[in-house]
Formats: sequence, structure tokens, C-alpha cells
Amino acid sequence: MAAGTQPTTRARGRGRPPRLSRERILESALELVKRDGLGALSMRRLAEELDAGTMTLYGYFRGKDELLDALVDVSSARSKRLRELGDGPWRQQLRELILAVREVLAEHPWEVELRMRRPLVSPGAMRVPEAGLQILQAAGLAPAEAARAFRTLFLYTFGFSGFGDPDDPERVRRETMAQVAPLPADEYPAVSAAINELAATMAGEEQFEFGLDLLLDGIEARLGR
Amino acid sequence: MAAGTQPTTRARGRGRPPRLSRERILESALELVKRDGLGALSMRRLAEELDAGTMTLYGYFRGKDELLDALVDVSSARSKRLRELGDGPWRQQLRELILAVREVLAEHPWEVELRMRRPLVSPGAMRVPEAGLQILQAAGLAPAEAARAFRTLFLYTFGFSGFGDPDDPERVRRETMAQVAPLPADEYPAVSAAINELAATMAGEEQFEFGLDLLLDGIEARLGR
DNA sequence: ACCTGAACACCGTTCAAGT
DNA sequence: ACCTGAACACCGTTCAAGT
Repeated sequence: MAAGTQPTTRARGRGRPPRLSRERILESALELVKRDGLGALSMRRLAEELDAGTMTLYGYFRGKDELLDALVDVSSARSKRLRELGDGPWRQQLRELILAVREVLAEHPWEVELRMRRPLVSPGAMRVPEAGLQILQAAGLAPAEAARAFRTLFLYTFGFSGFGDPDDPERVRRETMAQVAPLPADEYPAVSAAINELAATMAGEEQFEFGLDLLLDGIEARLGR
Repeated sequence: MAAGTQPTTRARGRGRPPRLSRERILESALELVKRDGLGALSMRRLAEELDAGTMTLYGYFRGKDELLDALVDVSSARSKRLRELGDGPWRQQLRELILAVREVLAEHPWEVELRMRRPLVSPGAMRVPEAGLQILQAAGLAPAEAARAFRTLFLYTFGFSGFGDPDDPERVRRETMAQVAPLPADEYPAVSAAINELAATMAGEEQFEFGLDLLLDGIEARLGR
């Protein structure tokens, strides 16, 4: 929200008041991305949607990268407030936290690619790790282990979401089966015998929750030591 | 390797023999991507590198997407042959398999983005799941559980690799610390107290192995039931 | 103080040729 | 049979102005 070059909103002194604002631009960008995908977001098209010259945007953002960073930022900030952490058992608290993260990424799949390209560490983005660390430390893990365990959950969630096809999970499964079916059974015995089971893992929240529970099992096993 | 439109290599009948081949084009593309990154790979630049007109490439590939698919395919196929699965304990076998996958992605980070964009199910790509399923079923998991567990390992590996910065892990850690340090300690107590531990999770193979071992612990816990 | 068109250096791909 | 330039519809961004 800082940076020197953009027009001031409260125009001190006189001169025309700005027609646009970072907020209004980001609003429009968010809408555009939601409607037509990340690939459709260009400076030119965004400006057109705002009835402005392309170069006007450069008065508010240094360039497209800065705009994209800000976009991730507002999108995360606006996401449904994380449910208050109840004081249930650590496992249930952590499970709900990660499911909330997953929910956000399912709703804004474009965030995955963007955040992998340029990892975000804005204050807002740190609320989730903060909550995760608190839960894991309260459960009994040392800080270093808690940090690594949380990071693992985080990476799994992004990995899943990066492959996730929100449009049509059923299609993904059908395509997988179609591509696995012709494989020679003697070279691929396990895969051939488990086509349906394999296809079922390619999309859908059941798979996400399986992996999440597997990780929670792993953490639980370490606590028991 | 099929598809109708490209020039035949063994030019049956007469006519000029083709100057290029899918193989030679992919070779050049691989080199270009390795040298300058995925963003630098354009049809125009690739053609120039091959001393050919841009449109010549369209005689060999229907378009850029098909070229990218083929690129992932040859790159995976060429990867160091997966170590023969010894007949050690399942945990060690699976660990080595996943580490081999990670090694490939660390060497070809651009594969992560491409494979997330268009999941690949070529015969070659199925060798890894085949091995994974075999190990997990031999260890005692039912097919459905084995498939889901393998998928979890796979997704975690891609998630890690998507965030992985092969250039300079140390820089990533320093940047994380710089961005976390100014956070108010009363709002972010756990994060503030564990800055170093948190930064350590942001890059590096130790973090990858921690997560991998955590998942293996989870699997082991399920086998014990 | 704020906005913007023209221009530059790029894209992928269609079309209609050239040899 | 194989190759390719021109053209079209796009990009992000710099520069030099316009009000």
C-alpha cells in the first residue's frame, strides 16, 4: 500500500482528484480474474474495463507484478475470517485451520500459481502460520518441529490445489481411466489392477482430506514418542 | 509421437527430406528452457535458434501446447532411470522413490508449473505411480488406500517443488526473516518467537525430507492398526 | 496533479504462398 | 513435400506529451 509514484487519494493541494484508486483497480482485476481466469488479466484489458487509458494504471502500480502482488494481498485479506480457534483438541483445531486454507484456494485457484511464483509474506498472510504454530506447540511439539510440520501441511495443501480442477472432477477421473486403461497389464500390474482407485485420487475433496489426515497421523505419531 | 500433420521423417516417396525433427526441436527447446527459463520459450525464439522460420515449427507440432506436452514427456523419459527397487523394507523403498522424483523436479523446476497446468498421464509418467502402488500394497495397504497415500506423497512433492527456489535457499531464508521481524510480537507471538525455525522451513532439502518422513510416519501408523 | 496516445519490442497463430 | 513471410490480434512498458 506504500510506494511513491501513485496519485495520492486525499489530494493535498489542488489539481484534479484522481479518477481511480488502487482499491477500485484491484476490485475490477479481481472480478476479471474470477470471470475469465488469470490468463485473461492484462493491463490493457483491465484498463479498458475501467474506461481508462492503459498507462493510467501505471500511476497506481509500478507494473503488472506489483498489481498481482496487491491482488493476492487483498484477496487473502478479504477471505472469510478464519474461524476462531476453539479450544478443542489440537487435531481438530489444526484440521479446521487447514480446511479453511483449502477452502480459500478452492475459491481462488489462481492464487496458487501466483503465490508459487512470488511467495507472499505480508502481515495478513502470517495469521495462518501463527495459528498453526500455536496449535502445534500447544500440542507439545518443539518450535522447530512445529514449524516444519506446519510447512508440510501448507505445501501439501498448495500441491493439491495446484492440481485441483474445480470445474469438473468427474471429467478428470474419466480422463485418467481412459489414459491408464490401454497400458500393458504386465508392465503396469498395480496400476492396471487399481484403475478406479487411482482415478478416484485425481480430484475431489476426499483425496484432500485423506492426505490431511495422513499428515495428522504422522504428527500424532511423533507426539506419542 | 503420433498426430497427423508433421513431416514424415522417413520421407516415403520423393520430395525434400525434412530439415528438422520433433526430436531436434525438443532438444533445442529443452536447452533453451534450461538456460533461460520457461518464460523465455517462445515459438519465435525457438525457431530462430534452429535457424528456421517460425511457422516451420507448426509442421511438427500442432501448436505451443503440444510442444510443451512433448517437452515434459521427453524430459521425464530421459530422467535418470529410477533406481531399481531393492527389496529392502517398504519404508526405505518408498523414501528412495519419492526422493528420486524430487531430484528430477529439482533439476527441472519448470516441469512443476507445466504439469500442474496440464496433468500428464503418458505411459512413461505412470512408472512412478506403478512403483509406488507396488510398494504400498506389498506393505499391506488395500489398493484404495495405497492409491490415496501415493497421491498424497506425490502432491506434497509437487507442492514443495513449486515453492522451491533452487537458486539460493539462503536468500529466501533471509528474506523471510526480514519480513517476519517487524510483525508485532503481541499479535504474532508464536511466529515472532520462532523466526529462525520458520525461516528454516522456507527452502532446502531438510524441509522436504522432514515432510516426507512425516508422511511415512502417517502411513506406518495406519499399517499398525 | 493526473491522465494518456504513440511507439517499441515482444507474443501465438492463420493464411496464402513459395520452392 | 516441405518451408516460410506477411498479417492479425494480442502483450508489458517507456517516453513524451496533453489538460
